[in-house]
Amino acid sequence: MDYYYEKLFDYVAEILALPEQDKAICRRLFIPEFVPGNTLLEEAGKVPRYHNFIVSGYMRNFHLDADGNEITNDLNNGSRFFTSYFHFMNRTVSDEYLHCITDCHLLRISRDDVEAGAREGSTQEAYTIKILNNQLALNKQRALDMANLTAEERYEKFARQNPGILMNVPLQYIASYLGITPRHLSRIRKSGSSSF
Amino acid sequence: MDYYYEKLFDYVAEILALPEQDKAICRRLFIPEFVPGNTLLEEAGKVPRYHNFIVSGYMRNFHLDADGNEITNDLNNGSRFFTSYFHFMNRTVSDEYLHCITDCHLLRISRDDVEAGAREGSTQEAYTIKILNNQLALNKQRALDMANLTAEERYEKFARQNPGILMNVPLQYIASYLGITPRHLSRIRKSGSSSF
DNA sequence: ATCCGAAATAGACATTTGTCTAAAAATCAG
DNA sequence: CTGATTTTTAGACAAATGTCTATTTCGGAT
Repeated sequence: MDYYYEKLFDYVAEILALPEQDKAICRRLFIPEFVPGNTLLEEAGKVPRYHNFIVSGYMRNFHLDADGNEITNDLNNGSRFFTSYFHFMNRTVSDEYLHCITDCHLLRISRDDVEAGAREGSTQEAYTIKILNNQLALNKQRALDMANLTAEERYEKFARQNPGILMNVPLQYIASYLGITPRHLSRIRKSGSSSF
Repeated sequence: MDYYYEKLFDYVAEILALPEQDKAICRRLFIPEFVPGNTLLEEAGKVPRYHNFIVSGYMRNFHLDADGNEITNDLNNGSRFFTSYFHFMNRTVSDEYLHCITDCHLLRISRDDVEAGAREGSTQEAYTIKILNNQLALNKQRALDMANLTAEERYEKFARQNPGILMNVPLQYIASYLGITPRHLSRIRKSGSSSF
């Protein structure tokens, strides 16, 4: 089970040096959990209960559009946090679903324990600012790619940067994430130069 | 000149209650500046020097693509902060230009003074987290709109939410922001139901 | 008021992407 | 292993959007 926390600390270390004191807090407040594939972790219409760190596995964040179609908002590639963050932080009702596509090993922390950790530890605010900054930069790039790349260019870039997702997640979810139909993604893959 | 700071405090008040002490710090560290229309405030290839609050006027953030075309990343509608934030915070070289399209009244603060303000004041970290959270939510929505709305739907939504921009900013910048060609925007406007 | 350059519109055509439908391939429960 | 279900591919056609070129409109400087 130590493996879970090592993954978390490796991830955090990329952003911030975490003092041993704060590591102890994390070990106490983050709960390890195994979730089998094809499980809904959080649902639209409810306040998100947990902040999730993915130790291993593939998850999807989606919402339903006006016609009831599932729209993929986010997919993870490897270890990282995966949470309906805005509504989790504000304790407001979410419109998003969190879906474990494959078996997942997670570390989970409740909203109350996030606050407890903030009071006890010394690094949480600084960490939050840095990770939000990084997420914002990534999201701006995604919006720019959506605006300025063709569907084929978006797919090639996605495949290059996320080979793991390509091999573990149904293509229909990837198509939705890229803003295209499965029909068109199939066309792209047929003609494409990608080797996957 | 007090008008400048009232605008800033009104804006901040939407997010956080600013104690009088911190207002005094802002009055000392934010410098009022008038910038005439069609001025480049920051340039690609340099470290952004200032964090800008737009009291009035319209600004554009753009970068150059591989072919040297200007790609509009952001446009403001009314008062808000407008900065190449990621590189400003990290003191790294930016790839973005900040362009005052119209005459602008700004409040500007240097990177060093941001840090001075953080040391002296009590609310800056909390404010930063909240505004980053809001920006992230807005940016996610932009990426989703790019992925899931047609060009016409994006324009109608933009026109509805930003009538001020429509009347003060050249359409070619708006087209770029929406990820379409000026030719196509013209088509949309001709047939559209929008009254602008 | 006039001229000039930039901005906006627009026609004709090409390319990209979506829709609808069906078949083939892969996955999964029993 | 087998049948059922889901996922992926694909043909035919329609709709959306881009490209290239020209013309018109508009705003600022003289």
